[in-house]
Amino acid sequence: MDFRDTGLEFDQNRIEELDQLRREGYPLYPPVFERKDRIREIREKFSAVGHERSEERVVTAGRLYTVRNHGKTIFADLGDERARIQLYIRKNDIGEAHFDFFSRYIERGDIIGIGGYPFRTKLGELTIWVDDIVLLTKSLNSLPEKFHGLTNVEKRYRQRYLDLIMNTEIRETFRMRSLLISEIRSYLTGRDFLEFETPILQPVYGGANARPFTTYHHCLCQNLFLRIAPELYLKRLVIGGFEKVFEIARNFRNEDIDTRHNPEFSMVEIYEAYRDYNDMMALTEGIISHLVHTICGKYQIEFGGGHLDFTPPWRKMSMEDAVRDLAGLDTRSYSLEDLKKIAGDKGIEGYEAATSWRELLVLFFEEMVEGQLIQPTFIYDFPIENSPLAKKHRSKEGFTERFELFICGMEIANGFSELNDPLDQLGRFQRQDDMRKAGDLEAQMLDYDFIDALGYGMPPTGGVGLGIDRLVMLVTNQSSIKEVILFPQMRSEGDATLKSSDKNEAGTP
RNA sequence: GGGCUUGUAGCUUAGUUCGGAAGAGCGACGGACUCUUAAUCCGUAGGUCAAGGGUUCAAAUCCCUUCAGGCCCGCCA
Repeated sequence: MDFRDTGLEFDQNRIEELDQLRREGYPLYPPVFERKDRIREIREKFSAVGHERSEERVVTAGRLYTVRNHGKTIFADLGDERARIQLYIRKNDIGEAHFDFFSRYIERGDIIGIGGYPFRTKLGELTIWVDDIVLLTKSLNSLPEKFHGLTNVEKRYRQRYLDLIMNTEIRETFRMRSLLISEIRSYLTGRDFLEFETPILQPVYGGANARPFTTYHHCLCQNLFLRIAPELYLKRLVIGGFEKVFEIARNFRNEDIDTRHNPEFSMVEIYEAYRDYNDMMALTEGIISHLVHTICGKYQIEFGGGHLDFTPPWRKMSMEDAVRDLAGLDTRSYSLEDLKKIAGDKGIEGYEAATSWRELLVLFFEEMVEGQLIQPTFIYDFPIENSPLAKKHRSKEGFTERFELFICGMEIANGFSELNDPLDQLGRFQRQDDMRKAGDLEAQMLDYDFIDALGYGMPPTGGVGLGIDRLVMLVTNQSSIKEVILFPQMRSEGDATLKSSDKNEAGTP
């Protein structure tokens, strides 16, 4: 096997060992190993074992993390998914041939199966007195340093498998991510919601304000967009008669990458007929407090050096009240011109184009209030200008029945009483489309099919979307989204020609 | 897009301030060792100092450009 021109840098010694084993007829890469015990179970079951070897034999498997060879005895540390245990291997016990085989061909990083008897060494370490060893997988790459491990952040993200091998606490973070998602699923399905999958490739994108990724379907001869949100398809399901639906959706937004944004991110979107935004706030509070309590065991958690308390009920404020009480600005008592002057004085950008005081309210909120919302806080009643998919407020002129949940200054959830008036929706879309054609790269497209669907009638419906990645950040106390996404998007490195010549020309308008 | 900052052996790194022969630990390789645990001891090999250019008698070190990261800010309602 020649891999000299592949860029692979396998350890030559290990390659040679492998060749030798093959020549000797050793069964390499066997298909199966009858593992009877997991290390964590062994540790629990034999926690009281003494210096005498246990009568009971265990059979387990895992990766070798360290090997300490003492000549005629070897100590080694074997690790599986959840735990590690020490191995004790003596020439006397396994015989000279077997012992030499181990010394010569089995090393740190290899995956082996073993059998033996638990006991405790004189230094008190629970250990397996090994009587049988099988090489299951020869590793051709040597592991990073045993003490410091892998700390290079870039390498950790690019070679996450190595990060997971070496930094086993990272596995805990992703275990919690997996648990969180399955808890969301069971919470909702336990309340009679149905989970569906809607198109990721969409001819018309919508449901959020964001730039999409564009691709091209050769047989259809048309551009398609990777969805920025599942919203408009899930509402079609409600129109179709499904009353409680949700999707755990990967969304794609063609925007910059930082500690809180990855181009693809996960969200759960939930719609329920005959409910409004108050019900959705209650549902959001119910789900998230349940998640925190289930995963962390309590409602109070630590995050970024501070404390968060998820004990319901959470604080609720209208956007107006939040700006008045937390920023000290009573927007109702000023004229539009005065508010623009205040915005200018505060160095707020983008206020010039505002045509109503409500748009300035949003700017003041974002600039002066968002960062203060550390404990879980619902902000409700958003200006109609910024909420093209939310129903007009039942009593507050110029506002919509929309809310967002903020935790640690981060937007965690966004929901509303869904706009189900087709003509109103058409008008809102037209305004978005005008803005898009005027150069707003994040304004929404006009989705005529969706309007048509609304024309058949959507019941009064409440909807909400929760950002899963950010929830995982909160419960795992991570300040960067890259720490909770297994394979975060990274710029390609190395051969620059790959970037240009492999480019899908048709797919890049 | 802006600011700060990082890149030295497979991994963890010293050396950069103030230019003067690229060092260490782990790992690898050879050897010793029957209760070690970051095992220990003896020996050996391993480097395009991210890449390119410049200044200089002399550059890992100073200057410029580029590449790939990290943190913060902007953008992302």
